[in-house]
Amino acid sequence: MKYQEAKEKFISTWGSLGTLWGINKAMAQIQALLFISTKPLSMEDIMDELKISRGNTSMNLRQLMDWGIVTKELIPGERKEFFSTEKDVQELARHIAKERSRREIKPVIKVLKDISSIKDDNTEKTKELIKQTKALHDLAETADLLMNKIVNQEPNWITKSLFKLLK
Amino acid sequence: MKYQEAKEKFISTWGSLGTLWGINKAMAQIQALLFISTKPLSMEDIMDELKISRGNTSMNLRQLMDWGIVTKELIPGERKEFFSTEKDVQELARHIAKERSRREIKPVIKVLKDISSIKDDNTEKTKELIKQTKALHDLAETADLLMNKIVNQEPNWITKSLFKLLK
DNA sequence: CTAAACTTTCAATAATTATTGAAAGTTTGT
DNA sequence: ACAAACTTTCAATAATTATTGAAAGTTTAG
Repeated sequence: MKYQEAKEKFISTWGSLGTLWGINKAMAQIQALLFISTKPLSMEDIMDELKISRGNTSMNLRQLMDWGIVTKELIPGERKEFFSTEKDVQELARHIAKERSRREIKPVIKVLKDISSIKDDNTEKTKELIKQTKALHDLAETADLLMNKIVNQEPNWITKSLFKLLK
Repeated sequence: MKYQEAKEKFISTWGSLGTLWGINKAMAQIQALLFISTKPLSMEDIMDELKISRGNTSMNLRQLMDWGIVTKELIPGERKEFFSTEKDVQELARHIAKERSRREIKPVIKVLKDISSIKDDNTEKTKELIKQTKALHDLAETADLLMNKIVNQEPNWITKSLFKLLK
């Protein structure tokens, strides 16, 4: 496997993985491209490499910036904007984990809490609904806490966590 | 909030969360419905509750069975088939985590390994590709191991893990 | 201030993914 | 063996989601 082939494989694999986990393909691929680039890239660069439109590139770069994993680099003497992604894989994972927790998990935990707090009218089905949503709520809360804990012990959080669990 | 409203909210929230994480809405909703049901449900029951077609129900039930979180219950004296889901929230999470690891994470780890093993031709870009995909590979491998570790210390794995990390 | 260089927005369109429904397939009771 | 009861399959269709591209917007150099 030569460089170009390997690069294309990486970008497309990353795109597919993204799709599988609910992340838009272009967004994942832009991030992948920046991740292996040796220098910040302009919108033109990204459009050319990935063969996607200007609009698509612009919108997805914005989303990546909203997620906090891509930043605009202003290069002296250059009119256009350049972009780069967090290069440290652990920082990257931290950002993503924290954002998904904040945007997606926390709100669901809130809903589960509300649902599991409905008045118990002593019918079997109400009891079951309360019991099961409460169990889900508790699990989600613990898992979320656990994840944030793992992700917050920098640096090398992940290896540290693994060792702790192996003890 | 009354029972019916709470139930509908639960099912729709679960469906949306599924969508966000790359799981088809009907599949998530069927699982949600079974999860709070006091007894196994037939295909008719599910179709009526969720207002989805027979074909859709059949296909998604099959997928849920492939994932190992829904089982067919043969009720004596009944011709039709009934379905129920794993009711223990922790078992449920274990199944899902293990399946996603097996189907989605492990294959990507393999690809990352291949890519990071290309011959180093000493150009800067090749060095960067190798370095970054190797870092991603190592992270993914450790994270996957960590997750399987957490999920394998039953029962009450999740609380146990949390305590270990808090120490 | 103006025009060139660049970015963003968004309605239109394309691509993908989910859903339907009816025909084909299967199982079971008699 | 037959037919009723039930499930699966899959081509057609609908719904959703992603992408384009051109017009509008913004910034900067002169």
